[in-house]
Amino acid sequence: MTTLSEENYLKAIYHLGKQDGEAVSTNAIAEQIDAKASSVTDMIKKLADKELANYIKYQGVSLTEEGRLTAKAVIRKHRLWETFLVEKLNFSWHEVHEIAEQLEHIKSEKLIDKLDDFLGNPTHDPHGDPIPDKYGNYTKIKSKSILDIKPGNQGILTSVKDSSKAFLKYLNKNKLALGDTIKVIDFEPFDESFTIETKSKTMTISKNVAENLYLSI
Amino acid sequence: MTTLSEENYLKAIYHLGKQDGEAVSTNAIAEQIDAKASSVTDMIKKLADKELANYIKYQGVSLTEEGRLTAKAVIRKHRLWETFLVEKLNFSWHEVHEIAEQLEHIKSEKLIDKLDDFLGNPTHDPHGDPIPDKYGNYTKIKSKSILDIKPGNQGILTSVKDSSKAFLKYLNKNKLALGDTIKVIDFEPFDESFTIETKSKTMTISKNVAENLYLSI
DNA sequence: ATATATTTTTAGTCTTGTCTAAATATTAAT
DNA sequence: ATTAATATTTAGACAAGACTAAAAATATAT
Ligand SMILES: [Mn+2]
Ligand SMILES: [Mn+2]
Ligand SMILES: [Mn+2]
Ligand SMILES: [Mn+2]
Repeated sequence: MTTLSEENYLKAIYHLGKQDGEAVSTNAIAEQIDAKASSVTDMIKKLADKELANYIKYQGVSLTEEGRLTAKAVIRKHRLWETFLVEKLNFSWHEVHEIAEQLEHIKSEKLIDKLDDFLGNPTHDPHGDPIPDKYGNYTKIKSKSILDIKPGNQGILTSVKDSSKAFLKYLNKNKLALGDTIKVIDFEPFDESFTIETKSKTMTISKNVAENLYLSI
Repeated sequence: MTTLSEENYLKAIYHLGKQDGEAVSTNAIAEQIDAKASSVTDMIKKLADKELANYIKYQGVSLTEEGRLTAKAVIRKHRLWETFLVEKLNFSWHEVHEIAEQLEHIKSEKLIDKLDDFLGNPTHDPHGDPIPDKYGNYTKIKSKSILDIKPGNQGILTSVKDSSKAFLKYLNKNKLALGDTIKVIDFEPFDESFTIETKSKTMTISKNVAENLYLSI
């Protein structure tokens, strides 16, 4: 059985290792978790002892198959709860992450499977991120950042890379939501900004915004 | 902010003190929480430091107004989550307590208020226990144990005193559920058993069962 | 009233998860 | 190839929450 803290580390390593087994540095984890590097070293050792992680001193850490499965189980819970909060309790997408950070650690297989059914077995959470099924499998919608889309092309906003409260509130303010059709009108090389067009209006977005919006073509 | 452990102690003291401010013994709490008396003494001191409890050495502990409010907030969460699990996720009433023991510690006022609305502001949980509102107020349905009901009288099963899994499963097996009309047919002084009649059948129940079934007349 | 039993508290230890400061390895720069 | 900078690990400490064993207080029984 994993502790809350262990689960948070597994999640961090999973995300930083880009889902496959890439080795992750102590400092990267420390920043993600908001802890000191020394604390990370301690925890990595514990995870390695439990055979959830592969660890060689000074060479970073990666997840074992079991570690990866556990990480995905936590992510599944996180995203199902976020979906519940938005779909059933009418939270806005920028409010749910912190609450899901708590709910993701509730231990009950049956609960999460029943929740999954109750929600209609959703495949993606309110931020467009894929929800692993109970075996850890998921398929990510093929999409690319506006940064990589040439003017003249359009697509549907399917996910946001940055799910921070600040960014989501920016999108709310500017009436941009998942599912919207967005057409890339122009690219300005000077500041790398983009002009985009939605059903309701035309607007300019910074590079910073553009790189966090993912469209499926 | 209270910790998970503090919340469990507050709840225990609240229940043992019979809701009003009655002083509770160290040993009673130890048994309820399943911890050693020495651990209880330690925690009581912490609660007293935080002004959640009144504590005089060797004379037991009682809750302050703030402690009582916090306890009721946790109980509110517990019972709302239990209601959610039964009403929305189709759990049986004997499965929900353990999961609610975890969920009751999730911290978000907004979450619990939205959950309350989503459930239609229920006044009682799946075991017939009252759900405090957000100010800690609740009204208990007036009811009495079958032990105190004379043969010939009947009432509606509104709550169970013992919410243990074993007892609830016994009731399931014998097709007794909240809302059922139960008539007391006979009392046998020898073993203090009762014969009761429901819509579907007549059966005999032990004293132990009778004292845990509460009917509203 | 005194002795005995029970309850409660204290003292000291342990585990988990964190931290700071110091030591060691690795990487980058001259 | 050294030296300097950066990253990582170790050593030692601390807080929370639990435990065991022993001491002290209270309650019970003669
Ligand atoms: Mn978390
Ligand atoms: Mn999400
Ligand atoms: Mn609890
Ligand atoms: Mn209940």
